Amino acid sequence: MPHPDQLNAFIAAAETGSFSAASRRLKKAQSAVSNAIINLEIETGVELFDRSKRSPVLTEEGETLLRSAYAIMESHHDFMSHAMALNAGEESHLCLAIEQNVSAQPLVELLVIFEEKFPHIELELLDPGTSDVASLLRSGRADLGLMMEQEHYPKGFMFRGIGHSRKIPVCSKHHPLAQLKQVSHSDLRRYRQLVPRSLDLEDKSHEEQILSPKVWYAESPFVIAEVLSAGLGWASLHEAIVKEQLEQGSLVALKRTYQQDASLQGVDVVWSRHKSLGKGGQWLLNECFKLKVG
Amino acid sequence: MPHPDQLNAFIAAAETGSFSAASRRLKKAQSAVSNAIINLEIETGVELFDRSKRSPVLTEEGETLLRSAYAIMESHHDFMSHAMALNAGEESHLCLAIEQNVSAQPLVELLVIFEEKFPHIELELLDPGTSDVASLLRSGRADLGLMMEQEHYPKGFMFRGIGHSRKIPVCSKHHPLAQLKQVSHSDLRRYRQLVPRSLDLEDKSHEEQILSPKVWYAESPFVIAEVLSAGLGWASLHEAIVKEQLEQGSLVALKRTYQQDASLQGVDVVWSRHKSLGKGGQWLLNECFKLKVG
DNA sequence: AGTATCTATCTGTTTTAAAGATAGATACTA
DNA sequence: TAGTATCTATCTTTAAAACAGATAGATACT
Repeated sequence: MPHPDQLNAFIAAAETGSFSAASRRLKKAQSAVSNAIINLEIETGVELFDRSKRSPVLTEEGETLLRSAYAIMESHHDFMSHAMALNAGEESHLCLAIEQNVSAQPLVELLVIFEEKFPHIELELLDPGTSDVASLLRSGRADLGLMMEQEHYPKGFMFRGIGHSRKIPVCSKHHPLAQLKQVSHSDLRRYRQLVPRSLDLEDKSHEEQILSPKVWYAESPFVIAEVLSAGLGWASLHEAIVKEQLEQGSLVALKRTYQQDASLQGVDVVWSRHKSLGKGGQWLLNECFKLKVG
Repeated sequence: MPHPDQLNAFIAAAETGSFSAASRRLKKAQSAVSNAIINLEIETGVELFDRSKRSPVLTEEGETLLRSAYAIMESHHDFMSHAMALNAGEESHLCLAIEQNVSAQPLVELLVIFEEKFPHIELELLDPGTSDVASLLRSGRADLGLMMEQEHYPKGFMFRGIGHSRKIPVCSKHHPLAQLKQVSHSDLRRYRQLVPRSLDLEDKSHEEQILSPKVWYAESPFVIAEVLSAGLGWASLHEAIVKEQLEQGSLVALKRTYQQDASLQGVDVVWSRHKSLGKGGQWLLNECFKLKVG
């Protein structure tokens, strides 16, 4: 197990081409560098420098070992910069919960920058179903959430709108509704409606969406889109979810006779007032404010 | 710059869950482990363990720093195993020269195993033109060569046949020769012949190949294949070179009226008697003996 | 309450690392 | 060729650090 100081001496000597010059760079005595390298040579059993000339030159073996020495120093620096990042207030773990209805794409672009700025933070991404972001935040499982705006947030939650997402009534192109030029409320009521509902049965936020007496529920809007694609029923889904299917034509958007205000829903960043964010979370939150989703 | 012993103490304590157990594993006094970890905490400024319980538990920060500590120890082990490999007689650099006419594919398969067995050896691959392998070996630039067999090798060279390669007369499918069912010597003499010739003008080995009075030379057989593909001339090339073009039909093989013995040429491994091979070179040489090229 | 096991800390000892000085060797210069 | 500067290795001395051992206080388990 070579001592870091020995490796530093090795590297400095290799780079300057002389033990004396290395000692000046390292601000140590020349004998210190000489001893460090000799000890390293004894420990490894490899002659690192050829001393037949006035100033030592790296042997072929020394040259390849030098690369391994650089690798050690690099991991040392990584360790220290990791420690310094923690000291500076970076959290070691950050958990983001992004509701499935919200398009993750603008965030993903942010994460590329995040990874560069905060290479030591472990990031975790959750994509819970409708309105389960809140419970993940409440339990402390998640630090930051992106979700569709709610009427009331529980105490202790902070939030801020960062954009909007449109809900679109969709069905398969083979569904009877797809044959109509315009669809009214009574048209929709005649067919089965698929509604996203949270795992949490206490959560009643889905109820106001229900139009048809024939209702099925699913936790994931993606699953609903699958069912619709099979030609079964209709649903009001966020554009981020069905964007691809609309483009490739497997689903079609229904034209409503009346434009409904409620179809435009806000997207919020949400975080807990109590669990304070670290440097990474703060940065990400701040960048979210600048986003325009939808 | 944390001392390796501190990191070992950190890792042992994290793995055993106790400083005392760590001291037993490391065969040191408990106070040594305790001090090592405290010093590491002071140096990094990070509280690695939570001591509120009887035995210490890693803090969240300690857990992520532990991963960086493992990375350091890994690079240390790599350094030492690198040094031990050099001690055991592995060369730090190995240079193979494979003549362009020889199919490199069987060797490439060997190299996959080589990389696993000798991860510390830097490998260099040269693909010199015809008969320049010998000069690379003579100058010490290359350690091991694969080349078409020669009548006489200079003194100090060792060689051994490992297979054969067939020379095939080829031309473009649009060339007049390609229209003939069989071609005789006099047919070939009527058209331009492309001949591979070494950079070294002293080397006369190409002369016996010349059939046509209209000759062009090129160092690389690949370049010749390109020229042929454009419909210009014919050439006698090794099957490894033109395999693909023959398959895709851009070049065609000419059927000779007389089968020529000289068309089957041996492939040799060649090395210098004076420059002794390291463990890696020896292994590779030995594996070459088992090969059957062509 | 008793026992075992844990950590932190103190003390004295040993080991290690550093600086400083010096001698011998090599390159450059006048 | 002699003189000077610069290099490395080595010796000695001194300062620092690492270590084991002992101990005290705390925690878990019986």
